[in-house]
Amino acid sequence: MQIGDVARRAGLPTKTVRYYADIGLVAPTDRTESGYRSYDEPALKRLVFVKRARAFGFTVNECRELLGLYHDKSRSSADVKRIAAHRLEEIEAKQRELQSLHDALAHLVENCRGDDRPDCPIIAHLS
Amino acid sequence: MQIGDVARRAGLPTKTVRYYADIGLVAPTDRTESGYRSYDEPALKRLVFVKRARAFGFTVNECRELLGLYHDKSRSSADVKRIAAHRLEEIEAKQRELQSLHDALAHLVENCRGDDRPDCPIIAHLS
DNA sequence: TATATTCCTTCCGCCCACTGGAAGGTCAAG
DNA sequence: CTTGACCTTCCAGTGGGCGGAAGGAATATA
Repeated sequence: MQIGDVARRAGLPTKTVRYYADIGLVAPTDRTESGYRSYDEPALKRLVFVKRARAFGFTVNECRELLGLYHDKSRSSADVKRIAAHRLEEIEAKQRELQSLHDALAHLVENCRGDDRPDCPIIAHLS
Repeated sequence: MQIGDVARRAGLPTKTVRYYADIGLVAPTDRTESGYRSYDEPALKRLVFVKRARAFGFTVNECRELLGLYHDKSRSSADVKRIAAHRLEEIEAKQRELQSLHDALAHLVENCRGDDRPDCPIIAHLS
């Protein structure tokens, strides 16, 4: 497969696949004589793996670690769990942050009349 | 006040205050002969305003709009409310996204034994 | 007065994970 | 033989700053 095919099949932009090759995250299997990147099925699977991991919000470096574990047949599930649990904590922290932001802002928005007069609790709160 | 004073009083890094000056968000009141930025009380208030707006996650450009409304004595609270409601929707969208991410990942983490054996539902899900 | 310290200035590059675009090479079909 | 769809590399930009270097300015101390 050349880059366009593998990108389509993985559901990623070609630019992204090329970027992953550049940073050494998912290397192409080979290069043609004319320099075209070529990918085989396992490489496609790695791209799909990375796409799913990114969708969970794992950083590129975490994806690198996870890919390592993915290929390590003697891995410990504890190592995978540690990385995932860390990401889960980050998500939960972000959720708490957004919740308090939401509560405060929703309260202000509710109390703003939203008419053509200037007085506004939102501006008052920011001032 | 010179930049260090105003930054301390606003609770912002000097670098950030300088950056806000560069992008024309909060201009210094004046410059000394030797080129030092100088800020008066209203400028300090603008910095504090921006700091609070940024804490709500408003973008720098939204802060620009909000600052405009802040100074516009004939503003309509409807304009402020529109911007804030938009931000609120973004927050809610992000919350929904994080919630589904959280549910999926939490489920996987719960079902991962986290021992020294290789089989792992997290890896399985990504594969 | 000399020096040391602390502040300030501008400028450059880096962060993350891409994305867009330009300039040019390659390959199959018509 | 040309067209068009691919591909290549390289450069620059996104948002919202942060870190550091080189050098000027103001002030405190010896």
